[in-house]
Amino acid sequence: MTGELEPIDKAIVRELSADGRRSFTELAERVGLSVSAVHQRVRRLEQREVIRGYSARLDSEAIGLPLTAFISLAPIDPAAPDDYPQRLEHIPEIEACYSVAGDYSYVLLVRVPSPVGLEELLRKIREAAKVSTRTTVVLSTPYEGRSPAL
Amino acid sequence: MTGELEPIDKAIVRELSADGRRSFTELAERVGLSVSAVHQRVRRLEQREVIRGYSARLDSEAIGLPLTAFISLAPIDPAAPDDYPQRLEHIPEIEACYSVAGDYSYVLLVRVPSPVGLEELLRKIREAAKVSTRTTVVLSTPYEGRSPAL
DNA sequence: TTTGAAAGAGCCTGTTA
DNA sequence: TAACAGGCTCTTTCAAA
Repeated sequence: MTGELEPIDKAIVRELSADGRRSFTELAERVGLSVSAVHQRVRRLEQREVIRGYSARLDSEAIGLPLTAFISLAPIDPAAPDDYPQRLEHIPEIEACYSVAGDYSYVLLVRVPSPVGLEELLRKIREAAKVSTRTTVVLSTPYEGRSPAL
Repeated sequence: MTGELEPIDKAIVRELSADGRRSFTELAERVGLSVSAVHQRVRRLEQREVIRGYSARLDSEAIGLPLTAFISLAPIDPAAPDDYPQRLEHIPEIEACYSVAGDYSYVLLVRVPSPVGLEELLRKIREAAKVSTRTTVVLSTPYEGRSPAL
């Protein structure tokens, strides 16, 4: 059940990835199908969770979160259960959590207002998950959230 | 010009981050303003590029890109000009490019169909940018693309 | 799975406060 | 800035092929 996407669905997904507010009328023109057919396909893609929702792309500086960082996590107690994502889920500064192969167990993508905010966040994370951390500060973001190849 | 966002604009941005297809009618109800006032504010947020666009959130497995990885880049020639993001921009497998502090200069977030796809991508990246790479494979993604704190 | 039609809901402009 | 009112577009459902 991986990567099985018809050409028309692919085109729809591509369009909605580039512009999530594209109207059904516009989509219909671009993929060469009637409005109601497109409508039905979009609904089906949403139900199948190929499309998991829609978001505004925000300028993190403009919304008061100019400092981005990657935080890598390593367990302190090797016997502790691996429920780190759940332990950290309530912390809103964490935008994403990846389980990774390598020296660390998880990588978090976080956004904070300032260096002090990062310091506080690291304390919160260590406390909540009992992990040691390694932080990589993002200096600038040439690009982000680009649409997939398809 | 950083983090200056009125409470109502904040609320609008929060709503559109959670659901980018929220209608103006719905937004108006939730932020307690008339439809046309909300409409005006959203347009202004778009013009100011606080809102930089809208996207469908896609299931990367379902669209045929089940393998995610972080690729860290270090220049090979220390005298070469630092134009790596531009050199890599044309590669569609690269979803994001971050300039970072630390042992490496950049971190890329990439998505590919398979391990072979990753191998080919690494070759392309090394060729295009003349960099050495360090790859961290993502095993699973507990969460991703969550709405910001605000 | 597609289409076309029809009703309702929502978008968006111009105007007024 | 915000509200209102209009004309118009888009969304959504239906019956039919």
